Amino acid sequence: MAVTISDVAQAAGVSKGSVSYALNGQPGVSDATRERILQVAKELGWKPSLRAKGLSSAKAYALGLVMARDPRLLGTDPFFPAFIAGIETTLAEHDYTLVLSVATAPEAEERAYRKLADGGRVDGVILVDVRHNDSRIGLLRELNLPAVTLNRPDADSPFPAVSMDDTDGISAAVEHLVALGHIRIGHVGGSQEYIHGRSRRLAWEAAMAKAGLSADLFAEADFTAPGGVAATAELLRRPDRPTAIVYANDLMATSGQFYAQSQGLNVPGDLSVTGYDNAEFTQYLNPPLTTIATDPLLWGRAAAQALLNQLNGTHSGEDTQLQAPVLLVRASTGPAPAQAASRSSPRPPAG
Amino acid sequence: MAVTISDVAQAAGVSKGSVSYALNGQPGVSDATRERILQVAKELGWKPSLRAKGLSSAKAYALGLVMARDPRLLGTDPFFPAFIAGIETTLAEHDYTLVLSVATAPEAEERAYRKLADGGRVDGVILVDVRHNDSRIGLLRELNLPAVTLNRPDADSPFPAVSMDDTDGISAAVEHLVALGHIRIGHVGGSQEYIHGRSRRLAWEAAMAKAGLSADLFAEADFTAPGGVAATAELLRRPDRPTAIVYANDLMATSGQFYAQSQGLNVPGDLSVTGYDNAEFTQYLNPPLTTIATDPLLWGRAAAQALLNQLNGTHSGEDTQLQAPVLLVRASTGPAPAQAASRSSPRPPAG
DNA sequence: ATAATCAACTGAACCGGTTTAGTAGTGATT
DNA sequence: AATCACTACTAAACCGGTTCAGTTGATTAT
Repeated sequence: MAVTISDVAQAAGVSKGSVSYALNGQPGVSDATRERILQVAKELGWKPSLRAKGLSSAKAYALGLVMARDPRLLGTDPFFPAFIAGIETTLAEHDYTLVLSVATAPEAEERAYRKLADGGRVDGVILVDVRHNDSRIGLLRELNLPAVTLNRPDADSPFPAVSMDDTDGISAAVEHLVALGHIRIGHVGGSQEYIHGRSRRLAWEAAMAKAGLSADLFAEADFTAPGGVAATAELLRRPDRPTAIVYANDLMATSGQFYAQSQGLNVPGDLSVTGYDNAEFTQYLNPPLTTIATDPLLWGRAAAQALLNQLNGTHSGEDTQLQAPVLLVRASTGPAPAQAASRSSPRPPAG
Repeated sequence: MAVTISDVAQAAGVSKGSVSYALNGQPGVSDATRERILQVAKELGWKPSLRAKGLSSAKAYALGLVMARDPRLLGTDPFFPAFIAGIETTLAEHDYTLVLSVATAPEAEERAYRKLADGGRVDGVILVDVRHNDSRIGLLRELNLPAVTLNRPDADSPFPAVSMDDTDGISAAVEHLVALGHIRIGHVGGSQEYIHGRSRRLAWEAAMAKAGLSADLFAEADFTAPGGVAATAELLRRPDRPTAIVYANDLMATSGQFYAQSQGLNVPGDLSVTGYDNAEFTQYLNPPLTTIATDPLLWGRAAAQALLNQLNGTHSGEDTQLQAPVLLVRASTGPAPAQAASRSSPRPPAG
């Protein structure tokens, strides 16, 4: 078996308690004794048992993250891996680990949170993909599980939030398109059930209003590639079809751009396209995608830090506001087609 | 505080021991008593404390996974999220959770494994991205940490492996290209430090040999998009430049295809391209990418199952062999350019 | 009738830490 | 010299389970 605190105590000729004090930097031992104990512990290669520590201090030394996604979609999102890496960089500095849960079916989600809470597997969770009137807020409150949310929920939430405002990124995209002469700028939104789906649509509407343009070219999709195709088709079928589309994520922008091209439209000649996330592959599309770059790594760091602060009581009480995302202009956006060109542009795709 | 086993014992009028026996389905209690205890436990809403359980049974009820990647690369790989989802589907059936660790720097990797092992945070780990002469095998043996490896290491390993042979997929790609009339089929490999980088190259060599072709158009890259560009450029600079390139993953194929197009080559007219992984976005490239589809979800399931079997001693001793990946033919591959066309094809890119 | 066996159950030890209460020893205070 | 305060330390309780060693009472064997 591994070396325990009793072994150290015996070898150092002191009691268990003294060893505990010495190792945790608490008062109650003289410097000389502390030195000796540390020395002995090191020699014996003592490593504290997380389990024992957890039992007596009623902590799990772990944070939880539940990803509730269709497994098909999981691999398509560049956000999570980098986000998780960000969480880890923070946790690595403290003595915490990350427990990851994947809920592939909606009903599995609640079960996942209960599983994390029940046995005391984690000390808190990071809530992502917050939804409109998110039922998980109540669930976590019921489970008495500390949490931080990514973006502030629209329902009343007692948990600190770590937010990255979509507005600036979307505004920048719309302004960029307006500057290129676009008037009919559409938006393919993600599911409006998600607050980031909503906030991006609202940001688009606000930016359009600010530019004095009407925001009626909206199609709701679900952040998936097929959804992007369907929503794009819907917008392109309209008589007042857009000359530019702002997508709520890269995957939809990618599939939307692909669809438009397959319908004979030139991107950006006939249709300008912007994405959101700056997935790496978007640089290698034809044309490379103009998109909005967030920093999931930083987001992960901040979320983990906020949760740790909350756990040890040093939480400021204020939400964390992250740096706004930035627009990366690439070749999928260009000048609005001239009026003449617009009239003679390829026929709208068949229904 | 939460309700403990003592509360249940008291409420049921029995000893702690009896409650434990009853709840774990062990002999030592009559059916009547067992019923009563279960009933009381249910009424009180008792949930076993994972920590206490872990301490007395010396188990962590968790498996570990260390992803050692540059954080920039993490988001680009569709493999991990689906793989993790697969692990989870298996773990959800048992009472285990997944502890995820991200090692962004090489030297952080060993630390990550030690961290998981030291406090007894996990009962075993799943080893991914196995390398040539992988030092982690020795490390895990030293740490006395059970493990399964994804693919069989080339060094001697005491751990069961869950393998998915690259050969069939790569062979299928090469055969497909040969059938299209290609003679000069190159390979852009992933880092040969990884055994899956090696095995894909070996599979390409074997398939070329089988077709009576020489396998000399090889360029090593590192599974990244920029690496794919560089390796593609290298191959295209050669006087005997390939008319088709088999890439070791989708990301390199994507950036390679993009680069070739940027050099004025037509894909697949001048150059056919195949990927590996079937990342979703590859369907929406222009042209859509011919690629090799693996099943990371299944792989995750199998790996978790193998590790759990090993932990409870029911491991068969044999490696798990997964179904071979399949070739998905899309538009990035086409007939080899005619000899004349080949001579008059766009000039090779400048150095 | 008595011993042996067995099922059903209890009490306590145990896992490896933390923490509280208490003890010894030292030095300062009056 | 007695009191007090304080430091350095120890012993033991505690966290919430599991498990071992008994104990009891009923059943079976002789």
